[in-house]
Amino acid sequence: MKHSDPPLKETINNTSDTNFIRQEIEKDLQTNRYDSRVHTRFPPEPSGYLHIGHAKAICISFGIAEDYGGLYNLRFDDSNPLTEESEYVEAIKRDVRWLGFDWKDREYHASDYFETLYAYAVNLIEKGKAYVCDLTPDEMRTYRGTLVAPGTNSPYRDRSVEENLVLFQGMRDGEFPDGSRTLRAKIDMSSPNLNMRDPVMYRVLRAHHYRHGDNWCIYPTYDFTHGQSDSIEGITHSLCDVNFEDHRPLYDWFLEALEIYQPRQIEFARLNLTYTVLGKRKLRVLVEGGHVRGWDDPRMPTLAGMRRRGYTPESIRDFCNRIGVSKADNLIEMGQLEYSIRDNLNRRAPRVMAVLDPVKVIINNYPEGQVEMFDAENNPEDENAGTRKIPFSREIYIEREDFMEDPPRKFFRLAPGREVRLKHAYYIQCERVVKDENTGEIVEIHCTYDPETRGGWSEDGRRVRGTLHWVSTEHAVDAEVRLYDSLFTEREPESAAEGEDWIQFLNPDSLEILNNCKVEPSLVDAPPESRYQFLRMGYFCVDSDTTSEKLVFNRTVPLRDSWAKIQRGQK
RNA sequence: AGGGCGGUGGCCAAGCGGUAAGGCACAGGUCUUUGGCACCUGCAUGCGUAGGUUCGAAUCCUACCCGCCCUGCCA
Repeated sequence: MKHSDPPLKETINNTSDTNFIRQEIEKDLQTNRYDSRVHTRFPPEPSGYLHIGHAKAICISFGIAEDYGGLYNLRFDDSNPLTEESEYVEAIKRDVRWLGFDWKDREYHASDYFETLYAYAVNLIEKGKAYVCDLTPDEMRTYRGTLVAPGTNSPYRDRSVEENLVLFQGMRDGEFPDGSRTLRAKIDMSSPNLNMRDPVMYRVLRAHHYRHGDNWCIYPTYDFTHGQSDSIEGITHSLCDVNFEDHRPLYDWFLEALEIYQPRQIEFARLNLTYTVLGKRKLRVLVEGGHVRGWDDPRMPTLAGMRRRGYTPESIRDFCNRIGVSKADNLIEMGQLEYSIRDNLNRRAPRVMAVLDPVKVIINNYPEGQVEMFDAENNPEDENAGTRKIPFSREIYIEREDFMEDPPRKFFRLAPGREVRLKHAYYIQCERVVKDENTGEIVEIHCTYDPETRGGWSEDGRRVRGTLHWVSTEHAVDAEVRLYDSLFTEREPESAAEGEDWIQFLNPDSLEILNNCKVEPSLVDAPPESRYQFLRMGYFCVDSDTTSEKLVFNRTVPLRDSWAKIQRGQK
C-alpha cells in the first residue's frame, strides 16, 4: 500500500461563526425582519478608558457587522453630564481605531438627539403615557416597593396632559431646582420587573455637558435614550451585556409607545478575567487611588495599558474570537490572553539578545581587542525577516541564572567544566569562577572558546545541550527593564468575602524594575511601542518613558519556561 | 423571597432527539543554534440533581438544587 501523507487537519480555533447571536441574526436575515440589513453599534459612555471587556463587546458588535456585510456605528452614550469628558471621547476613539475598526463617518453622540428626545417625551405626555412627578428621591424609592412587594402609584400620576405639558416645559426652562421633579413613564407600579415601575425619563440637573455646555438643565436617562438612539440610527441588532436584560421590556415599551422603528436588543455575558478587575468604576479607583500610574499603566487591563505593555491589536482580537460568546457567567484565565499575545508576537517580533541580570564572562583564549561581527537571524518564524550583525568580543555578559556552580540534574547551561553554545557565536567551556571576597557573589566566569565552532557549529558532531544568549560588554547598551506580575494575588479579587475590600488583594510585587540590563547595540534607537523577543527571556516592548539617554522596556509576557517547570518539580 | 437569565472536563465553548467538536491549561513524547516555536499522544460512559417520555435524551417533560442580575433622578 502506498504511503500517504497525513490528512490536513482543519484548524478552526474559534467559535465566532456559531454563537447564538449570529444564529439569531441569521434567522432575522432569513425572515427579512430588518430588510436584510445588519447594522450594529458600540455605545461607550465617555467616562473612562476602554478595557479588554469593551474589546470583547466591540469585536462582537463590529465583527458581526463586518462578517454580514453590514454597518457599525460608534456612538457615545453621553446622557449623564456629571461623569463625561472629551478626554475620554478621544481616548476611546484612539483605542477603537487601534483595535483595527473603522467606523468611517458614523460617529454619533446620544446627546445630539436631546432635541428629538425631548419631542419624543412630549409625544408620550400627549399620549397620556408620561407624567411629571414631584416625589423626592427618597419618596420615590419608597413608592417603588421592593423586589417582593409591589409599588404604589405616585400621587402625581394622574396629572392632566395639559398640566404635564406645562410642567415639563417648565423643567426644561429651568423653573425648578435640581432633583425637584422628574418626568416618568406611566407603566405599572406593580410590575415584577422594577424597571417597569414608572421609570424616570428625565431629571432636572444643572450640570455642564462636555458637548452642549449649559444648554440643558434636564437630561434624559439611559432608558429613555438608548433605544431611541438605536432607532434613530437604524440599528438592527443592539448588542449589550446581560445587565440590560431586565431593561429590554422597557426598551421595547418606549419604542412601541413612540411608534417608531424598533431594533432588537440581544444580550451576552460580559468578560471576566482572572487576577484582575474589569469595570470602569474599579479601574478608576486604581487610577485615582494611585495604585497604578494611570489608565495606561502596563498592568492595567485597559486597551491603553495593554498597548503600552506591548499587546498587539491582532492578539486582542484573536483572544476575543477564541473565548466565544454566550450568556453564561465566565471567568477567563489569563493564560488564554497570554497564549494569544505569544502566538502573535512569535510570528512577528524580531529576536534580539538582552541580558537582564548580567554576569561577566571572560574568554581567556580569545585575542584581546578583537571584535567579530556575527550574522544573526531576526526571526526563525519569518524567512523574510533577514539578519543583522552582532558584535562579539573577549568579554561578554550572560544571564546570571544561566550559570550554576553546583548544577542540579537536567541543568543544561553553564557550570564548571561544562561546554555550552553562545547563540550565533562559539562554544565556550567554563574553566573557573572569580568571587567577591566579601559577599561570595560570582563576579567573573572564566572560559575558553573553541575557534572551530565559529557561528555555533562544530564539525566533529559534538553536541552541546545548552545555548545561551549574551551581549558583548564593550558594545552593550544599558537599559531599564520593567517586569510585570499580575495586578492582584487573588484569582477573583472581586469576589472578596463580605467585609473585605478587593483592593487589599493588590499584588505588592506586580512591578519589578531592573536597572542594570544590557541589550545588544542594534536596539539603541528602538522607538516606543516597538516589540521584540529577547531571546529565551520573553517579549518586550519599548516604553514611552524611553529617552535618548535611557532605554526602557516593558516585559509584555515571558516565554513559556519548561525549565522553570522542571525546577518546580525537583523541589 | 417577586422577576429575569444561566448551570457541558481545571478555564472557555460547540451541541438544537441519533449516541459528547474545538481552543486554553495540564501530562507524556519527537524535534531544536531560543528548555521558545512546531509536531505527536493522552485528558467527560459524562452534560447541576432526581424522576419521566422515547428504540434512542446534554437536547423533550416534571420537580428540585446552585449561581448571577434587578429596589440610581448611573450607564
